[in-house]
Amino acid sequence: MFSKACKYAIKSLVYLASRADEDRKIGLTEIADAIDSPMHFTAKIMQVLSKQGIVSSAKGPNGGFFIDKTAPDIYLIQVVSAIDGLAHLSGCGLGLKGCSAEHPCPIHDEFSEVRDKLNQLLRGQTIQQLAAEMSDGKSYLKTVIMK
Amino acid sequence: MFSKACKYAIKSLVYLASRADEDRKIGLTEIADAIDSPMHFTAKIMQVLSKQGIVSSAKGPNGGFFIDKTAPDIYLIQVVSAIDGLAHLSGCGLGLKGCSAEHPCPIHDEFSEVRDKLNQLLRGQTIQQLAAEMSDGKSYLKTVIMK
DNA sequence: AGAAATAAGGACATTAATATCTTTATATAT
DNA sequence: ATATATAAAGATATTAATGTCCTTATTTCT
Ligand code: FES
Ligand code: FES
Repeated sequence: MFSKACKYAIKSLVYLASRADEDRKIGLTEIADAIDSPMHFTAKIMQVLSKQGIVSSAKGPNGGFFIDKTAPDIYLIQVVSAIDGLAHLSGCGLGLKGCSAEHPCPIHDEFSEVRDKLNQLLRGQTIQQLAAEMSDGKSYLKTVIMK
Repeated sequence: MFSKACKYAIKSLVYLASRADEDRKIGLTEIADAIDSPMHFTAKIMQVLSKQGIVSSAKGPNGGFFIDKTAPDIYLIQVVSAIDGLAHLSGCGLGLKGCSAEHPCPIHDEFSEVRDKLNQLLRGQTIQQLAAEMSDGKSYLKTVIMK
């Protein structure tokens, strides 16, 4: 449904948001560890989010990534849009050039419903909401593995 | 949502089913033309469907692909399962090792709904149903392009 | 029997996604 | 100032998806 890059992006942001009250910047090592992702690949993704203004960053000692508290909450759709683009969210499920009720593919009606529900999710939920639930121990960013 | 291979698979089968009453075998050239797909790539996909017993084939002149009329109708889930596998249809939206309400990721609740709706689509619709609507001119397998 | 048509199979090519590594720029702390 | 920590940037590697091409096996037709 989402690319790995996009999943890492969402999880990174939720982690950052869950630590927003600590007033510190969070480095790549910590992020990659917290969400169980390859660090250097995650770095690339954070670069994109940073360029898009979705996340803030600072170099140097005690540097790292953080979410601007004065900025409005981040909707999932913004993240998906930045990393995967929006094609998935309006395009035809069977790959026709366009998706429309006037020239529908065989699965158009039912597929539209699936897609709409996905859009609803992405446009309704914010990183901050998800982070709050996470902090409350209601959800998790990685699978616990016993070593 | 689906790989290109899977989209080609579904469209090929819908096309075949829509011609099932003609009692003839349909060659790769015709299929690729009908669904606007790369012929050789489509060939590979048909091979898989054939091995899985989802479609029948015959070599030689007047050979081609066809759907066994005595066999039960083909549900979309069978096709997706054969080409893309089932991971998408039960796995976690954010890539956690497992998806469960006991150890949910931040988007588990809403994502499950999307995934359920997708499963509902795939387990409820058959190639034959889709083909019938297609034959009735209610849906299309490719975008009409003026040349 | 021989020619032709077709799917099956295998080899290869291209592209995109994922991942790693190295260098550079910048800020901080000493 | 110097050393250090960190993100940014760039280069490269690996893998998976997509796509093309060539050869082989099988069937049909003449
Ligand atoms: S035309 Fe295919 S999903 Fe709308
Ligand atoms: S745990 Fe992520 S979707 Fe269920």
